[in-house]
Amino acid sequence: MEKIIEVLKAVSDPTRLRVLMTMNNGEICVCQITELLNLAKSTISKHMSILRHAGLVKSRKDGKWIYYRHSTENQNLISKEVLNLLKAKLIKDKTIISDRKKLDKIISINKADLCSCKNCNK
Amino acid sequence: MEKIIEVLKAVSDPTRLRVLMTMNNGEICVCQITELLNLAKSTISKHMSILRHAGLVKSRKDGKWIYYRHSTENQNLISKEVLNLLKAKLIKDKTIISDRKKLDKIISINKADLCSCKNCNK
DNA sequence: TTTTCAGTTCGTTAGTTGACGAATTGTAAT
DNA sequence: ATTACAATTCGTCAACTAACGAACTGAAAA
Repeated sequence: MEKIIEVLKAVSDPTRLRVLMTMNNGEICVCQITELLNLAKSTISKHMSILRHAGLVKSRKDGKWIYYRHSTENQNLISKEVLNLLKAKLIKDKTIISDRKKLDKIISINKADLCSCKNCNK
Repeated sequence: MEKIIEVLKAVSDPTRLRVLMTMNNGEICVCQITELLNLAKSTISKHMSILRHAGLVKSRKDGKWIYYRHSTENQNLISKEVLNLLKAKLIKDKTIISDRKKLDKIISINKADLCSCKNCNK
């Protein structure tokens, strides 16, 4: 029960849903998520911590950057099923579609340029 | 997005999950839920309102009593899928199993006796 | 028609949550 | 070594939420 509640609470926040949907095509860097959502780095970091603790995402460190992806561990069947349901339901969502477009642009920018940009210094 | 968030918020509370699981075998009276969960009538009523507004349950009035059941309207596909997922995940849950046992006893009591009992006067 | 009683609504209170900036950590470049 | 910088942790504050009792609503029984 507690585990289910933790997963459900984790996904019942619009910002965290948007964060989760950024990983539909694979892993993504925190700085790219921050750039997309226009929130303080500390705020994003807290959201990532909640998602990670709920078993919905996994992180990987690469130098200064940290990459997140959907957790695909089979021990965590609830998370996987919830992620699949959300993906199916949000694929046509206005905000998610708009996020995807903006994200494609962000990804096409060289990461060094992106993460040294003014928008990231907050 | 808003609708999905509303449904997810509605189900990310342990009391509401327990309430939803009381309806797995069909409709149930508010006084029976109150008896099961040992919470104030106003508290249960608020939870029912949240579940109803999220499209997860429907109510039916019969004299002094109000019966609730899972909403099965096909317009509300999200709710149905979430309900199915929760049912599957909670079927083995300790609290839910214990609730079911207690509920079976409560249901076997004549409703007039149940709803006039001391436990319900709160 | 008066009383009884299941259920809802309202106002209050304690605890939780999401946002922020400041300080800290750890890795890479100078 | 020192600097630069992506990301996390920490403390604070405003907004939200779950619980309660009291007051209200409406249908059935007396």
